[in-house]
Amino acid sequence: MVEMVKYKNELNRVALEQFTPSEMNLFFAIVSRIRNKEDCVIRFSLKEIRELAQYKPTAANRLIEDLTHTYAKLLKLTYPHTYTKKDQVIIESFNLFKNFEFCEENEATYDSSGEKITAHTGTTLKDGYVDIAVNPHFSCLFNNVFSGFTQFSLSEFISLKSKYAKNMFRLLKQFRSTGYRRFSIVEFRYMLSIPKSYQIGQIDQKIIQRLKQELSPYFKNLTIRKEYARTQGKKVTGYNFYFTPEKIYR
DNA sequence: CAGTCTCGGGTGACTTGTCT
DNA sequence: AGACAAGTCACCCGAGACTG
Repeated sequence: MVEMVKYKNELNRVALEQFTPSEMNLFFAIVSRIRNKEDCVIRFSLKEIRELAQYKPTAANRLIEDLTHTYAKLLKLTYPHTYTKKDQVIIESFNLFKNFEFCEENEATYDSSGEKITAHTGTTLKDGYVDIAVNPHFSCLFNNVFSGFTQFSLSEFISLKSKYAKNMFRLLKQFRSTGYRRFSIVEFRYMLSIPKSYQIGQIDQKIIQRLKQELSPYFKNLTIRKEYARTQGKKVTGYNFYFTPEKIYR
């Protein structure tokens, strides 16, 4: 079964700043299971999260550390309300999860169904679970989503290596039926959390090239064009993304 | 002319998956 | 459980080309 991630487009206005690629995997693995849960508290076993996020490191406590970091970073996220005419971003806090309780079952080697949990090396992994409580204020992002949503395959998302590719993947998936998305340079920098020190040269070399390379398999005929101001020095004002729209079957 | 992009290179730090 | 190598990323530099 193909695990899908589906949520209201509004979530794409949140820039996952400071997230490492594997933290993004964990985040969207969790998001993929929040959908249409009436109950606001969802329990994940560590085993389930490992599988969903295709989490490979076996070193002790790494998953726990990464989950902790993911949650800490989630708490710092902000929600950009609007882009004004001057392209400034107005933000409010975004407390998607009001609670994130981690419970480690010390030497447990069995999960709830009685199955023994082992790594492929044969060593025993610590088990436990995480209780995640979705803030009711934001649960509408995942529940009863029938229109204005973004949907993509979790495993495709996980297969992407670069954090920029991951971010752009979800942003472009929102426009998979139209095949066009424009970013002003301000929005582009904000949404991809591009370091302020990056000049256009670095953006092209380290980010745009990477995006083309990693995203082309998932967006047919992906083309990225720069947009220039008609001023002295032809400043870059934005990036335009084009690709062949996907056919959406219902 | 000034301002900015283009293209190339270099360094060191952190992350990640694997190996012992 | 701890160490390691490759991959990824931030930051820095400079010469040359282009535009209004």
